[in-house]
Formats: sequence, structure tokens, C-alpha cells
Amino acid sequence: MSQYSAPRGTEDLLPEQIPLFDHVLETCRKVLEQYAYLEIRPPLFEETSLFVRSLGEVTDVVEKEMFTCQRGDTSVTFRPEATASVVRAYLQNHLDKTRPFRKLYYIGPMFRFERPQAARQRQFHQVGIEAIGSHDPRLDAEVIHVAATCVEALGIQGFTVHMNSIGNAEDRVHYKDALKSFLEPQIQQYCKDCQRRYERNIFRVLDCKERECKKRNTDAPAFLDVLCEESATHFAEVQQALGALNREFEIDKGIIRGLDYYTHTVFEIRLPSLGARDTIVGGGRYDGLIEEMGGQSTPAIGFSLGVTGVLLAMGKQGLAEEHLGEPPCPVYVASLGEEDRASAFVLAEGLRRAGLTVDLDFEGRRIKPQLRQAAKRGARVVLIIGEDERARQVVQVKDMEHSEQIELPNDGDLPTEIQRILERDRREDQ
RNA sequence: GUGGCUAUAGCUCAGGUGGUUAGAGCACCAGAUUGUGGUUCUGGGGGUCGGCGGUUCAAGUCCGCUUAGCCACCCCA
Repeated sequence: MSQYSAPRGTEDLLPEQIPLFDHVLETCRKVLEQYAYLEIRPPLFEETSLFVRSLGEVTDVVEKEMFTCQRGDTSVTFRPEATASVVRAYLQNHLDKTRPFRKLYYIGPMFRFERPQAARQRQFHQVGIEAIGSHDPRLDAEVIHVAATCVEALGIQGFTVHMNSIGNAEDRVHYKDALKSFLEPQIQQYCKDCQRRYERNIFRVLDCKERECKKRNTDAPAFLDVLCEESATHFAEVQQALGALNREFEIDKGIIRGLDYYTHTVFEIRLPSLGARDTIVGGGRYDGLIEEMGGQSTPAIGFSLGVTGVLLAMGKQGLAEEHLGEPPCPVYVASLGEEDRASAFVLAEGLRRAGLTVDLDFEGRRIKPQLRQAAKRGARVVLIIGEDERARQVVQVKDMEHSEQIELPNDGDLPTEIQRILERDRREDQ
């Protein structure tokens, strides 16, 4: 074993895992493009201050989870999430000037310096969308629905959609006051964690899992009680629009979200079977962020889906197996003697030029091991070339599936003949 | 950042109370009348027992530290 291992919280995706990983990304991509979202690819790192500004200085992500790199005067940070980058790109490239309403999506790795856990890594992939430039409640519904549709498209069962509204900035101030006066007289009765949350991030007291705290929270004021009329109406319309899409959801007044930029609609998709870390999609509206970052006041909403959690869920639900495994090499060229290797080498290249996927032995194996290797690699057709074949300008063509072997001239028609064998099953199936 | 559990071959794991050259299954490689796969049989390679240090005549086995993984907390995709 090498003395080196992948950095903590990272992993190598090996050839046999790539098809599964790509299947997840491509399935999501297909859904997003159906809803007319267009891909954007910002860089993987940004100026550190971009994240500090957008996520909020006192958030955990900024305080202790950033991968930051100092070079002289410049400080850059590997993106812990993509919303900030997408908004930055939206403004920098003047997308707001040319066509203010944009539906964008991204797929790629994110980085957070956290302690690894189930469904949590330091480098992880997210698939996400950002719909910028509209406050239309139907857009909120679409975004939530698209997230759920991605999860569905992967075949994952048992997920639930939870949402809440945390209103605008003023609503939040009102709510904080209301919550404070509810908790203050009884905070001593709450668990130790909640007492700390009360000081640090009072909203989080609401999603404590302790039975006693939970019971007390049932009487707590909800955001929904203090929303101004406009916010309340918006939220009601989001629900109505979700209904129109036949998308089931639960109102969950405990959903607060950890990043400062969220407003109004916030939502999560959860998969309880995953264990402690069961949120696979998180998202919400961020109507204040674009202005905060120097643009015009522009409403927006988005989500991000964690690929790690999705893969875990697919594994547990038996959806991963069929996508695992190296792609087969359909054609293999075997050679008999040492003198035949050069011919095999050239023959393989000719077939590749004709569009076939071909490999041959580079380990000096004899014929038998070559056949074994070909079978293991999933070859449907093996070409065998020996002294006799060379002299007569032919090759042995073996159909591995049917154990049939025929002799064919080694000429320009060979690729077509091989193709015919490769397609044989398909025809027989019909 | 905090806590619990774990660490033996590529993989899954055996290795009572410390005691000779550390084992199995699978995988890998090779042979079974010398030009042919998937079955079978036979043989083979491969382990600094995560790393460092300690106790001991003797440590895979006991102790300490460290690293990594898993799980949970904080938080989060």
C-alpha cells in the first residue's frame, strides 16, 4: 500500500463507480433541462469575501468550514456552495441587463472543512438550480417540484417535502421577538443544547429532537403567525401552485435554514431512512442576496441536491447495483505467437478507426489467458490471429456468447461483419 | 471542534486467558499432451497484523500516543 491516502473526507471514484455517478448527474440534468434551466459553470473557487458576504459572517460555514488559500494579498476559498458564485456570475456578466429573469443550473463539487460522517464529505457534489429575477409564487412551486422530480426520476422512494416561510427581514425581527418572549420564562426547562441555541441561534431551538423540548415547542409561536399579509399571501399561493402540480408537501415550522440569505419560502427534501443526516435537498428563496451583492434588488430562489446522500439512498434501496461495473470492451484481439502481436496491434487500430471499441493484450499472455481476459472484460467478439491466418489474410472471429467461430477475410468489410455480430442479440430480442 | 466504536492479504473475515515459519473463502496468476474463454482439478504469488512508542524472555494479542474509517453531536447537501 502506498504511504499516501486520499485526504480526509475525500474519495476516489473508480471506473466501476463512474457509470452510477454519471447516471445520477445525467438523470438530474435531463429533468432540469426539461424545465428549461440552462447550465452555468462558475470556477470552483472565489474570493473569500464573496462567501463571507453572501452566507453571513456568523454562520458555521464561514466560521469554521471554509477551505481557504492565502497567496500574498489575495485570499480565495473553494466554494462551500454554489449560490454565491452563480449570483456573482449573473451580475458580472450582466445577465441582469440583457434578460433579467434567468433559470440556471449547476453540477459540480463543493468543499466544506467538516468532520466526515454518513452522507457528509469534505468534497461532495451538488446538483442545483437558481431561478433569478422573479417573486412569482408559481416559481417557488416549480423549484420545489423540480427538486422532488429529480429525486423521483432516480427511483428513490420514501422522501418527504417539507417547507416553511420565514418571511422578509422585518418578519424575522418580529418573529425573533415573539420566540424570545415565549422561551425566556422557561428556557431553564429546555435541554442544555437548547439553552446554548437560545443564545447563539434562537431559531434552532425549534428543531431540537429531545422529546421534552419537542413537546414544549408545540406551543411555540410559528413564523407563519407573525408573517405580514404580503408574505402570508405569497406563501399561500406557493402552496396552491404546488397543489396544482399534485406535489405533496408538509408545512414544517421547524425549518429555518442555516444561511443568512434565505427569505420567504424555505424547504427541504428528507429521507428519514438515511439516519441522522437525512436532508438530501435544501433550498429556498433569497430575495435580498442580489442587492446585498451589489446588484439591483432582485428576487430569486434555488435549491441544491447532495449527490452523496442520493447515492447512499440508492444503495440502500437497491437502485445502485444495476449501474455499477466497468463498461465492457466489446471487441478483443487475441494473438497466438510472438510474431502475431504486431499484426494484432495493427488490426485493432483498424477496427477502432472504423468506430469499434477494441482492446488487446499488453501483458505478454498466451492465447488461453488472452481469451480469459477477453471474457472477463465483457468482450462479445474475439478476433484471433495466428501464423496461418496471417499467411492467408484472414482472422478467426469468435462470438463469445454463442461459442461460434467463423473465418473471415481480413479486409475492409471486417468491421461491418463484427458490427453485425455485436447487434445480433438486439435483433434476436425483437 | 466534541464523543463512542473499529483497524489482520486486493475484498469479506478467522486468529480462547500474550508463546514456534499468521490462516480461510473469494479475487489474482499459472498448469491440466504444446492454436482458443466462462465449469472442474492442481499449484503459486501476495500481509512491516494502520503507524510510532511502551510493558514482557516473548505482542496480531496488553498499555499509551497518532492516523484513518464508521457512527453520533454542533451544523449541513
